[in-house]
Amino acid sequence: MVKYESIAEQIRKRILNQSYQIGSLIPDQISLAQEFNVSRMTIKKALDILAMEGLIYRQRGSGTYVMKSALLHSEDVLVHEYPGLTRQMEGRDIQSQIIEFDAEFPSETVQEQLMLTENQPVYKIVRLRIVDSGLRILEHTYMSTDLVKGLSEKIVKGSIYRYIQEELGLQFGGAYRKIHADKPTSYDQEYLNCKPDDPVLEVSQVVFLKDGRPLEYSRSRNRYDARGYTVVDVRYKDN
Amino acid sequence: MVKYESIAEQIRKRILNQSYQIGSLIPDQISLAQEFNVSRMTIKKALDILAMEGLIYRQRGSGTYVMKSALLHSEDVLVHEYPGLTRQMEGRDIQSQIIEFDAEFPSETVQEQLMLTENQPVYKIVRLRIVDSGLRILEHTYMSTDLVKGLSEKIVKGSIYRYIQEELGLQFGGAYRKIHADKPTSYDQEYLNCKPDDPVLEVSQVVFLKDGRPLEYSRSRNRYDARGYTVVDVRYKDN
DNA sequence: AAGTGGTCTAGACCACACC
DNA sequence: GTGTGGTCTAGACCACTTA
Repeated sequence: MVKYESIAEQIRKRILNQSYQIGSLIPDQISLAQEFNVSRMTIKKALDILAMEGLIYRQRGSGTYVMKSALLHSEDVLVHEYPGLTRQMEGRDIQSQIIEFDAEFPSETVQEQLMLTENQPVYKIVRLRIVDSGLRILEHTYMSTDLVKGLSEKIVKGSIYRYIQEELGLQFGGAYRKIHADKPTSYDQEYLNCKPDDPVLEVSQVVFLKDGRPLEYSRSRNRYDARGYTVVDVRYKDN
Repeated sequence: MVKYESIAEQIRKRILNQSYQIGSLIPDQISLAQEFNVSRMTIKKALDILAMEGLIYRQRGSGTYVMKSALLHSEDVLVHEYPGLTRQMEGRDIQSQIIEFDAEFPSETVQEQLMLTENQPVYKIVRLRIVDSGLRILEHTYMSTDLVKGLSEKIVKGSIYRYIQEELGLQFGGAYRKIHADKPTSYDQEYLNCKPDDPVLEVSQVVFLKDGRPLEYSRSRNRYDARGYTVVDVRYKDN
């Protein structure tokens, strides 16, 4: 681990165990540089991380303060989550029931999202994911068969992401997600066990590789009373 | 404007007008440092910005590439939007209809979200916002009367955020938002003009000041077919 | 005026990819 | 081995707050 990460970790601990108290000034960058025996730039990089996490804020000319809300959200989900439910729910028991697994030519929507032409086939995967708590999520996934080679029922039953990362060696670059509410389809009613007038929360996402190629377009449908989506937005710049 | 921002802007332009082509290598940091007559560290800071925006990605030992998806989302909404609809919809005509404007003791939920005790009064504001396009949003807002002094009907009819920033001189630090689907209440049905089985998308948010004090807890309710929420998640680290 | 954080430099060393 | 990006340094100057 690099220095600035390790320093950020140590300072984060001091905030969480309240050695540095809520709302108070923490030592200035020069003192911290002396304490940790590093240059001031390295301290600043460590503080940059904590500022992005919403633990501290800095006022030029004044000093660095612990956010009043530092403890409040400390156990929250991370701002930037990995794609992939298996990873997100690490440590929990996840069952996948395959409802559909096939290859087909992409619809216009899928063509557009994955930057494909009409004759480049995609996998179409519909899975019901059941987390140990009983949470049920219906997932519709589309992936180019060119990019994700050798997908099998066995892999689809487990974690597709693990396969893509570990077997294929592809690296994720990020994702665009769109969240909206929808009426339940008959699929939803059957598998999510919801009534005709129960709303559904749909998170549709396009996941990109590091080089920007779109890898996956998926829609995950959740019971309205089971799952929300949290976004943390910390301003990192003045006004 | 500082150097690294101005350099980031110039390189961004080259990507968007395709002087640096999609998927191709851009000049290495040393060459860029020479071209712009700055140190390499300054170039790196400029590239950090573009990487966060999802325009480029870097491979240690190899070089810096333009993301294949760089042009695709260039006109998308920003990742981090300011809180406040008036600001978000800048340039559009927004009508606010006040449905309720009063002070009261906070409910338990509001106490928790705004870190108040049961006898610290809050404003309760219910507004119907109508954007020129016809989009209707029902907003329930709670703010501490201690923090936001002197709120009046006139201000509430316009932009509360402008008042807070410009008149009270308070600076925003960020927000936590939670998005979920819900069934319409009778309020929703009346003001959003939706049917009893139409889902509603609710974005609830707590807005913080720079020092971490919670300023506002609000729930904005939208017709399910009118509004979604977009999140951009660009990975800035390896793996 | 003194002290703080933000920027920038010139140069060093390292980890890694590619040849 | 060569070249790339990532980290780190020691020091400088600047913008800003506070007194």
